[in-house]
Amino acid sequence: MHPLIRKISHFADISADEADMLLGLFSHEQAYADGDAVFSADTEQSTFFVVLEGWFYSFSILPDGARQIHDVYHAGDVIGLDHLSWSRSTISVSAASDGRLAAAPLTPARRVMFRNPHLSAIFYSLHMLTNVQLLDRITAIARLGAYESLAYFLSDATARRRMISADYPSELYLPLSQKFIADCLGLSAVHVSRQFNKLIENKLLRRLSRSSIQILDEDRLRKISDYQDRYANLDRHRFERELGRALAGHHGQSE
Amino acid sequence: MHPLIRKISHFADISADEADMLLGLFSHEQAYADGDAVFSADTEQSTFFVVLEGWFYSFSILPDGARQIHDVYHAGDVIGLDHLSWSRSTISVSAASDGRLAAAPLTPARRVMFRNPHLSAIFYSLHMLTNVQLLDRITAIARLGAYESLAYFLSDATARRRMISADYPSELYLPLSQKFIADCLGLSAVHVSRQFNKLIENKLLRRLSRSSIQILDEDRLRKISDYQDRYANLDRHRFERELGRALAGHHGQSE
DNA sequence: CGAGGTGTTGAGAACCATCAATTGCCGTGG
DNA sequence: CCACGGCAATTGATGGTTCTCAACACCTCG
Repeated sequence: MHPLIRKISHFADISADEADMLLGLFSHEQAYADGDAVFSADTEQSTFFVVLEGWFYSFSILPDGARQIHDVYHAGDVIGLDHLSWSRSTISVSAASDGRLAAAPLTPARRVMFRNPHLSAIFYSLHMLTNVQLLDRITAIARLGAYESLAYFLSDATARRRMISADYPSELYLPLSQKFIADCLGLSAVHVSRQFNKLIENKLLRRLSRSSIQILDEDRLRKISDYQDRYANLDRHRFERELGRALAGHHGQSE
Repeated sequence: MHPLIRKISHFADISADEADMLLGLFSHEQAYADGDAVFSADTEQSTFFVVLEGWFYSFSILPDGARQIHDVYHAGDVIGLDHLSWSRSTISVSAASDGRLAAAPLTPARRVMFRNPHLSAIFYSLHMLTNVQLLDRITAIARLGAYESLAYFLSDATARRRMISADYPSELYLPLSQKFIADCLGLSAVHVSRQFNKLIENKLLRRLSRSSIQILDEDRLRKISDYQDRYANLDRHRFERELGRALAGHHGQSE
């Protein structure tokens, strides 16, 4: 199943027709190599994207040259939703590993999104989800220590991968440098290294190779950081029931 | 003009009909006193809100009892947009001063929002705006020192008030305790006090009374924190042009 | 073999939290 | 009107957390 549909299926019933209509927008596929830029801040954009494979991330560069990483995107995540509103990007996006994106042109996308009430609600909700996660991340960065903050980052990475492939193993391929994680959490790379090893010392995880680790005690990792899995708590039936009541009798009225 | 319409007018052309339709949803007005709870996390909600007057804020309580404040709402800001997707609130909201809210019931709101493409796009964009601001806030909290972070907070407060009343004076009524600001930025109240006085020392602002200050040098305040006014940069014509192309010929097709 | 990026380790400094004591403000009740 | 109590803000002292700088080990790749 297409990763975007799998992600949406977590909270909404999407019909085969709607899925076709949606996926039909993503006509253009492109491969990226580790480090490639997808687009830069403050440029005109005519598409938005969905991740098919690999790791991508969004970031800003501060006046002093520091990099703040805003979000890490995995398979099924949508990139550049804000282009639907303003075309001009506010952030930059690059590839954190080799991977593939599918791109959808904006004008047809706006037509499909905004004129189909059900798809409109689905995308609205997708967006709401990322918003809740942003609030969680602010809390983690603002209120937790570096050790707990790192536990949060790892909990989030595993939870989000598990959403796309439920049988995701405890071995986590983590192609991210510690500098990368540091730029995500607002820490220094040196300190991330220290806390990382403290997690290993405490037997919460194990290093398998240069770019992969194994989570040994996911429960405790989550408890440490008070991580809340927002995807696992989604109620698909509630979403459709409440939305259905509002849209009753007009489900696919346009086209 | 209704503060919600004034806010929307910053990036979209909203017709009198649409404004009526939208404001018609907010049938119920209610007054709140400083400290009153509007709703609590993890409860069922049947409405969402727009601020008519006063200061409100959203927050979470951490397991250790600490409070993380997520957002401060001023006149024209919408509260509880996530209820449109799931009804169950993920955060708590309370009043930070005396004020008034207008409430809209969810089911009719969903009908109006999702079945009118133009309104749908407007609310989608409203949401996108808060998202960009969240990213800015993460950057400020993660990467800036306490002094700069506080400058960011004050810049944001003035920018958001100015958006509703363009002639907003440099005197800022700030009914927020330093503990409040601390919970917003992830600092301690003691440290906020110190940095606050440092701002005064440096002649960036002046204390007028217990609960109001005057910004003396707004430009420098923004430069310190690299604050970006996302509202001021909105391009209404672009929004309508691009959206119009997508919705061409079907502007108000339902009803 | 050398170059560059990444992770590790140590030492010192900067930043911020915590604790405690004090002040000033304001509303309450005598 | 004044005494009182409570809350917010301030100030100082101390300690913990994290940053920065620097040196080094390791791996990868040319």
